Amino acid sequence: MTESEASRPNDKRVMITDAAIAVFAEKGYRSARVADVAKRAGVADGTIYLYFKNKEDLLLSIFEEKMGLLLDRLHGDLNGIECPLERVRIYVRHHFNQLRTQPLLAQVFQVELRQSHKFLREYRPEPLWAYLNVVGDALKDGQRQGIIREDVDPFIAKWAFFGALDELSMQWVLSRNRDRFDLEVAAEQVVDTFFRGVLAAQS
Amino acid sequence: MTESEASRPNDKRVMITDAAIAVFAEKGYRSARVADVAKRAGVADGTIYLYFKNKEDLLLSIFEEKMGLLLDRLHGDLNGIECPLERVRIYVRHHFNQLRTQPLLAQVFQVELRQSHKFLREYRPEPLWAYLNVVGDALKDGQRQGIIREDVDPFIAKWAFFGALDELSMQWVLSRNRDRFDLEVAAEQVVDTFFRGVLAAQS
Amino acid sequence: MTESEASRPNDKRVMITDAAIAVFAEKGYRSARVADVAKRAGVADGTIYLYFKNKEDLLLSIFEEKMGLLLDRLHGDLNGIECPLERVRIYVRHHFNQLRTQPLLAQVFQVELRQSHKFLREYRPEPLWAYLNVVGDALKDGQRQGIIREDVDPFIAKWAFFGALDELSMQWVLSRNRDRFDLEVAAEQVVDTFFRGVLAAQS
Amino acid sequence: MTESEASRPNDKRVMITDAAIAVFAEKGYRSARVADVAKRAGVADGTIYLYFKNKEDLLLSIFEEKMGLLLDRLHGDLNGIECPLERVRIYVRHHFNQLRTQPLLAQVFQVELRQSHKFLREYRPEPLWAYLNVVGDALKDGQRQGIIREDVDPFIAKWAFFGALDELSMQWVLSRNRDRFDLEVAAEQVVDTFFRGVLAAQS
DNA sequence: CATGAATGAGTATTCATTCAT
DNA sequence: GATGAATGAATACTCATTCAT
Repeated sequence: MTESEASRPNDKRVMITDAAIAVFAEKGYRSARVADVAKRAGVADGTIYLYFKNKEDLLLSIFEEKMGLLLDRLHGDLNGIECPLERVRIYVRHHFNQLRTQPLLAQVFQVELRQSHKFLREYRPEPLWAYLNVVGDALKDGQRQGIIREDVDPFIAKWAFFGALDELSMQWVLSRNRDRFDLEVAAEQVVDTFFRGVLAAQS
Repeated sequence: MTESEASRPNDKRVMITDAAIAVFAEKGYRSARVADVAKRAGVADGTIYLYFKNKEDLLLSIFEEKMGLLLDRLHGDLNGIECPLERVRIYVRHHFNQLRTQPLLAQVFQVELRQSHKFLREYRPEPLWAYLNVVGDALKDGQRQGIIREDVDPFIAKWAFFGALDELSMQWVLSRNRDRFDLEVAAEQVVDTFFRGVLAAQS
Repeated sequence: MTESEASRPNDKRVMITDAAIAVFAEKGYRSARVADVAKRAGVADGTIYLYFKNKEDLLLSIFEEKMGLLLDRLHGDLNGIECPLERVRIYVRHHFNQLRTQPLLAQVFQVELRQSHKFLREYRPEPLWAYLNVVGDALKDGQRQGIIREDVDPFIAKWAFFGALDELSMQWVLSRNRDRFDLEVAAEQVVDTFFRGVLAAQS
Repeated sequence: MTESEASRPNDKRVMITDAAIAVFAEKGYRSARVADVAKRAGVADGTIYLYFKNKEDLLLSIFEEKMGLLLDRLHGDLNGIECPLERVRIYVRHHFNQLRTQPLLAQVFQVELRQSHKFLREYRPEPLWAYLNVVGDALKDGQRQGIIREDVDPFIAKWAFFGALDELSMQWVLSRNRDRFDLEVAAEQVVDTFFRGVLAAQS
């Protein structure tokens, strides 16, 4: 079995997912019709239901699959980096690079996914925990190494830090047709402030 | 004319808004039927359209009106407080108190409002700017007083800080049926970390 | 009681009727809202229901009242005219003059009234019979006088003649914003052809 | 591919059209529910929207399609007939036969179609012109042949003649539950009178 | 695997009409 | 008589999903 043969079914699934990202980003999840996605993907309406349970499953699968790839790349870049602070810096750089280089996907992650009640309430996906825990684990490591204050609760800190990044991402995405602020600058400031906030006093 | 007579039209509008908060929080904005809101408010379906243009306008009006009241109370408590840091502390305390004391409204603010494309994209409401700028202005004041580092961009900082609060709020709201973390502790830590992050070095 | 006092209630009824003619002609009977008519007439919505049973009754009352006035004027002009042919000529002249001088009313008569199922099916109003019978009676008179062929059935002839006038009226009204054909010429030709068609052979 | 397979999509469209004729004639266009038509046609509500843009399009399509068939049959019968007068006779015979043999369709043509503002005002359908011009062209032919007076304007005459037929048709349809006059007699008289009216003087 | 014609549940909104003042 | 705030019935249309081919 050749690779191309092996990947064929996967290809179609990916074609649908990619079509969905484009269509959801353009028209919004709710106004996008499944038929629109099918047409964009070059398949019949019914075919989508061979790969996804329903429209919401399609949306959630975008998250799961693209977040998986994103995590793989992130872990690749974090590979070998020991310093917790450096790991956080790389994490933030990744986060904002993602916004810049994949604006359609960013729109889906920042806006469309949150249209799903299931995503917000029931669905607590593994990839998101893994993503958050890059920071959470770095904080714990830092505490173990004495770099980070002991009285910082990593659970609260990782969510607060993620919230800060997420809100800036959201504003950047939503200001699409207005003047965007500079993501690089924002990244630097957030990291800087965060580190000053959580680092142990330096003697 | 008695006071009760004078306030009657206002009363009905408020009754509808309050009913909508309860119904939207319980069933979600999209699955809530306008008829449900009407029944809860004790009015006919059509009456809602005497006060609101449509279902989405009803949702957005909840934000505008309740946020207005919230701002009034906030400004009341901030009245006379000069220290920027103290103002931020009070702001955070208010924010989390709001969550605790008005959980239904919190659900609408954190979850249901964001179902509205209009809210996320077109609608940029004055009350939200005012709310954000309590922190933004405090930062600028702090910089003028030399308490806060000059290289902190207040625009980025206020959004990042708001994002941190908002994400913690979201997690607290969404964990409704699970074990909630302690908001007091979270508030304290976020403020503490933020201050350490943005304060000028103390000589 | 002065005349103005006596006619006051009548005035309000007429004001509503006239407002209705304008509004129905402009927006169409179905899309016109009762509230539109009320606003145009300068009265409250509910007031209309003091004078008319419902919206359809208002439409039908326009016909009945304006047709009554029209008939009065027509009978005035026919007064003293003995010759049946002359009476038909005057009748046609009246019909087309009406179109020209009261285009809004013409629109209501030709188009909007026929939106009413009741008008088309149940309601067979006296004024319409009277109007038709101006021609019908002229034909019978003509037959008595030997001017018109005996084998012409006045019932069929009056309807056919009315249909011819009505269709030309309709086309004239509907072509409002296009090039209107000349009503004078049309009137003359229809009368001429009709007379040639029904007159007894002249020895 | 068998014929039945080939004609299937057409079949469903025709089934819906025919159901609509029956339902519209029985309940009236405005009170007929789309769901009534669907049930009568034995299809789901939504299926109607695969074949027609909306309820009004369904009504107008009835006219277009049935008028097309009617015209085909008319032209078939007129084929080979040279004499303009004979063509008009056949035309009238057809018109009134249509009323008798397809009373439901007649009801739709005479009453329900005119409930549509679009039909009356915007929509100027080719089939109607073709239908009218059978008479208009006959008149022109007759003038060329010297049978019909030169001073008859064919445009006015065809509309007036059509109006006469139409009004008699209308009265016949509307008197459904009352005593109907004899269409044969009416047809004969209208044609006879019209011919006397427009024929050139015979030397 | 793929198709796409057919399905049918589900609801926001309008506006003629009423009636308490 | 006059008002106009309140009522609530009534329905066309969409589109996610299915399933026979």
